[in-house]
Amino acid sequence: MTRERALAAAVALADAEGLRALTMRRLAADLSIEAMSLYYHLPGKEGLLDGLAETVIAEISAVAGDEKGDWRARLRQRFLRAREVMLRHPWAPALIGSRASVPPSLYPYYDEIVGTMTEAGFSAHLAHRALHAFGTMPLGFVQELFAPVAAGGATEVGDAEADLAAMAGALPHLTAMMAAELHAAGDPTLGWCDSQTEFEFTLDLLLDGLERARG
Amino acid sequence: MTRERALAAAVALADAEGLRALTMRRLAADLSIEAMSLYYHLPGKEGLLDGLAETVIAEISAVAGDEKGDWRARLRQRFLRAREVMLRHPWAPALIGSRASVPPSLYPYYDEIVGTMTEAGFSAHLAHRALHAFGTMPLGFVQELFAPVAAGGATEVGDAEADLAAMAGALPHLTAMMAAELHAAGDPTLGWCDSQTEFEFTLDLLLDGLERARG
DNA sequence: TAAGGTAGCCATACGTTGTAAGGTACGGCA
DNA sequence: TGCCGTACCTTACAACGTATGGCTACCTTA
Repeated sequence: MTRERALAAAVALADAEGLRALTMRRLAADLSIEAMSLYYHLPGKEGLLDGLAETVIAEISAVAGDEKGDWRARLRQRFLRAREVMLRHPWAPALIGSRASVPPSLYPYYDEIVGTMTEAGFSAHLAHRALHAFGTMPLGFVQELFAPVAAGGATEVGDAEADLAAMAGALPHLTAMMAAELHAAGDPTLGWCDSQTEFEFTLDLLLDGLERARG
Repeated sequence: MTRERALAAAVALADAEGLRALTMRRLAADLSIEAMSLYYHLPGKEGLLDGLAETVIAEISAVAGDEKGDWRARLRQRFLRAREVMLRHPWAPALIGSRASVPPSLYPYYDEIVGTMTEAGFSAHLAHRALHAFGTMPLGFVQELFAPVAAGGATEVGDAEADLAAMAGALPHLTAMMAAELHAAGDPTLGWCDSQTEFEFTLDLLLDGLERARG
């Protein structure tokens, strides 16, 4: 039994049954040990979750490739690769969002991103602003407002359609938009609407704006 | 005792001691009743949190003014007003982010936003994309990556400086950026870096990009 | 007026959670 | 041989959300 084995089992459990199912007793059972034995390898539940976040970030770092092109193309490729990791671990956005502070293992990743920008002529000021504007995009996801991944449960699209239909009179603009969009959207990949194309749209919107701000 | 009184007490408790302190027993104690009595006015803890989100959203709706100007100016004013509510309730971003589905009371608010855009000539498609690009900005906050508000505990800026100093060798770009920015930034208002100016920078970046996309 | 129902509140108790405290077996080393 | 640290376990506790059932005070209605 090692910390690594425990974290791997935790990832597998979260992948299979969601963050909610990840309890000390359940994780221990999956490892064929008792709950308290976990405390010889992990400093409690909070430490387990920290380790889990760290593991996902390591996976993001691991998918680095040879990004090519100008700063925009490089960051774009980088973020989209990170996104592939999130698609494998739908619970990760909620986990990362709930950590008390940023995992130190993220620092090198951000350093690389800032480096890409400063080499392209960004001032420290603009690079800082850019990091904030990106939000969680470097980690491969955007905060989902409708049906966030936090719940883990798959809210039915049909339910929402019914709700909206009932409120159609009061919500003319929303329903009109939905009517034009809901069925044409194709398949969402993370949650309702966080489809690949929408992620990329927002990403390009920001990259374009930063390119102009860089001036 | 009413649902409204219970929710008001819950808001006050969360304002004073954070979401973590909001338990059924504690809330009941603040109301000078017993925990089980809450169940005659609220459908359980989850329902309490739903009501809390609903209350905050009502507060956002209540701060509506007479937004003037073109679509950009109107949305800008609207979002900045919503932000004032979030500054009063630092726990609200984490709460809203953790709800299983979008509170129905948000629908009219989004309808108004979509209406503003479609009246300005946005297609349903672009309005949809814009909603996603905004993320949680209509609610007055951006997802904070460094030191998210979720924890409620105030992570010390000093700690981070120490951490960064220790890693300076390995993180040349980040430390250079921090050195140029950390002390010049002024006072952050929500968390570390989510200052008013950074919120507005990202907002304008998106509004500019959408104005161009509308073209 | 008297009977019955109900709304609001409470006491008790159960299952689940994280985890503190202390016990047991074993393997290396003096 | 005696000791001690490592890994695992058993037991137990406090806090959580909440199911269940009982109490009181008021309202309705014949």
